[in-house]
Amino acid sequence: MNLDDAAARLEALGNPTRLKIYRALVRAGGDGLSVGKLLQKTTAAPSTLSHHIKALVTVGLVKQTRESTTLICHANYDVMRGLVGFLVEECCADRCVVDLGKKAA
Amino acid sequence: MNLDDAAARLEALGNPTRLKIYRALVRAGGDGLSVGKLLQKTTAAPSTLSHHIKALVTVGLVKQTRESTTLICHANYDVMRGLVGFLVEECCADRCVVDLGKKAA
DNA sequence: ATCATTATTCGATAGTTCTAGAATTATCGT
DNA sequence: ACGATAATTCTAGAACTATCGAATAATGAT
Repeated sequence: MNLDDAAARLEALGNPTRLKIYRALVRAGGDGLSVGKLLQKTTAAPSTLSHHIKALVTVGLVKQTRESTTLICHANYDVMRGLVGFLVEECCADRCVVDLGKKAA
Repeated sequence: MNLDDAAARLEALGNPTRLKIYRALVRAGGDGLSVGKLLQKTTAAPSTLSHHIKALVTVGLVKQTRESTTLICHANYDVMRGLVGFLVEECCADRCVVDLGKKAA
């Protein structure tokens, strides 16, 4: 992943509403969540939510599949893995090997 | 790290200029880089650079130490480690264990 | 065909961010 | 004290982002 793509993805996640959306999709697991279900989880207007989802889809962090009238959103783990990989490899200098068993600052 | 702090830090890194600044500081290692040295590495005006550095300092990703008239900037690895930890723990659902030996998407 | 449901797009507004020049502050050396 | 160097703050304009209501599109059910 190049720096500009990484920055675009970090920017997409760098908004509390969108970060919550993304986290909800991760927590939903493989089934994902429809836009309607996501709407129930926020206080945002439909148009606002759509706007934020689009931002996540544009940078590849979220994929969508249609199920007749409802759109299902899925977290794209490959892209997230790539992003975390970028941060660890380019921005940690071997000082950020994350110990999953320990809470960090 | 809570979600709002994580979002603020992701937003800080979500700008190509700031991401380059941060990466330069990581690559500089323990000695860090002065604001003047950072200025040489960008095409931005001094006031613009200062603005971006301040954004990184505000969210804790960068620390500064004064050396008489020059300010030395250092990457704050603890915060980056915390941020990567947040992404892995909250936004990966155990699907993003990064293999450092393999390049990701 | 018509209606209901699901979601997006459009249009407008308020607020924020990026950028840079000019002025300012702070520290040092002489 | 003065001048030089290092960096920030101030000010302002242009561009972008977030938000929402209203209108639109797309699909499915009756």
